[in-house]
Amino acid sequence: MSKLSIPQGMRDFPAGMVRKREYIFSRIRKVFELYGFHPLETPAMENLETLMGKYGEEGDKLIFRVLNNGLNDPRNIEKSKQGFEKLLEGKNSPDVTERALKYDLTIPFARYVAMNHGQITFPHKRYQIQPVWRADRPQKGRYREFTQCDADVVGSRSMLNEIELTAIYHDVFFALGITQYNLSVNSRKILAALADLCGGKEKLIDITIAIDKLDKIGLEKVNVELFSRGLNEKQVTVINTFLSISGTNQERIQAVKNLFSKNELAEEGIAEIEYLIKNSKGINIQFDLTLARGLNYYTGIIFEAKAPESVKIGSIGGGGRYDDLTGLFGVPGIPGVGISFGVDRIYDVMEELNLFPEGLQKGTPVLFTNLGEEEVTYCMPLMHQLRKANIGCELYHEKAKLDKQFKYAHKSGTGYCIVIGSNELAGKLATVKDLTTGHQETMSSDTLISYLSTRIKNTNE
RNA sequence: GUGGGUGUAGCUCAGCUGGUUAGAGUAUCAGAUUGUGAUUCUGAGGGUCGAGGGUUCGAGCCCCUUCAUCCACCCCA
Repeated sequence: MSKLSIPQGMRDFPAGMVRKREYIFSRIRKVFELYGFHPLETPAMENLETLMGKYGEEGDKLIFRVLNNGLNDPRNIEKSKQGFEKLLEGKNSPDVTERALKYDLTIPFARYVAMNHGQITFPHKRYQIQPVWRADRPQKGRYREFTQCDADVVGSRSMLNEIELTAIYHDVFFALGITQYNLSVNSRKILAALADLCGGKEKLIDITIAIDKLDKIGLEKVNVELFSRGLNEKQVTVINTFLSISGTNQERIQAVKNLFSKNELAEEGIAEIEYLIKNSKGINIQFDLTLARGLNYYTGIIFEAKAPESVKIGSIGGGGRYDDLTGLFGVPGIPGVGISFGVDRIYDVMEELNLFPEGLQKGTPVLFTNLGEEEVTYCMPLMHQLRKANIGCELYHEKAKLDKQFKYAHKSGTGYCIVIGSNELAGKLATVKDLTTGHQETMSSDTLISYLSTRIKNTNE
């Protein structure tokens, strides 16, 4: 048994996986760019203080904290000990840990915007493709290090942004072949109105956590949970009426309108949902009243993209509007809205549905066999020419028996083998074998390039 | 953080109610074949049975502890 390992929930990516991941990245990036977003990268770590308290109580527990350096320095030891005592009490101590791995891309983005709001032109549209870390327990579709692709717009209250972001979901998933995805929307405003109706704002989180589980545990158990969270009979009845709303988007909208007549907040939320759905023709959106989303900072429309139902992996993207995220960093008045794609789950979905194209798996297109010093000298200029013609090639690393070289070529996914031996040397020839068909022919070395370039397509974008 | 399953060769696994020297397939390497790769044949290497402790005349198997991993819950992408 090897003692070597990597941290729990983290992974190496061999060539084949990297290429498939790149395939996903490049398509998402392309759509983002087409919609007028520009790239941004933020560091792996943020100050712990920047992240704490932004993701709810559960979220805080899942933030990877980084131990300060020099804790054992004689000058710091007293501080370190006191700080550690504080940690044991469940408090924070900058004397022990003041940095953390980022938990998502949205909060660091908000921090960036707040930090640079003087220089930024609004509305500001940025996308980020970077890893994030969560100290969650790994399981299917859940990793401790995973990559998010976010697109955010800040400095605009226009619903046009929501409409564009909805279209981005559609374009990305179609570009990847995930046509059976589900996109749900809801409004935090409607949920807040519901909370108003049922015991006040402070119950909002309790209510959303409970109703979010409806399709998982059923209405009865949701009610049990609502009672245990301190709601009374009357309030639960209202929530049940809310949850019983079904039918088409139009029917749902109408039913919600009826339920919340004369509630200003609810009317606002409903109007936004209605507007979004009306303006997203041809895109499959589901108005889902049970969609809640755990992140506390959302204030308006919220999104969730789910994998096709045959793949039991759940959410593959999410997002929503946050009216005052930068306010948390002392710069109020900059509203924003954003969406996120979970690349690692999208990868798993595509793997399960067999959506990756064949061509991604290939090795080096061309391998020159190595049958001796003289042959090598003959191959070198040929390889140089191939590379100039944009055809990747390599020479077997040492003189060896041909079958060994072919075996290597086969296993590493080479497309063509060029055999150069004494015959070819004498006649200035090259023998080309197509490894997929087994077809082989000998030609003048001058025609080699044109022969290969008509046959080799560059499939890796 | 809570609950459950699984840890035996590089990989996939077998190993009976505890009983000599722990096996198979596959992969690797070498040869059969001195210019041709998914086939065939022969041979070789590779295991402190996850780790530590206990019960026993005797433990891969039983008990305890611990670690890793997978699955589910919480929460989430």
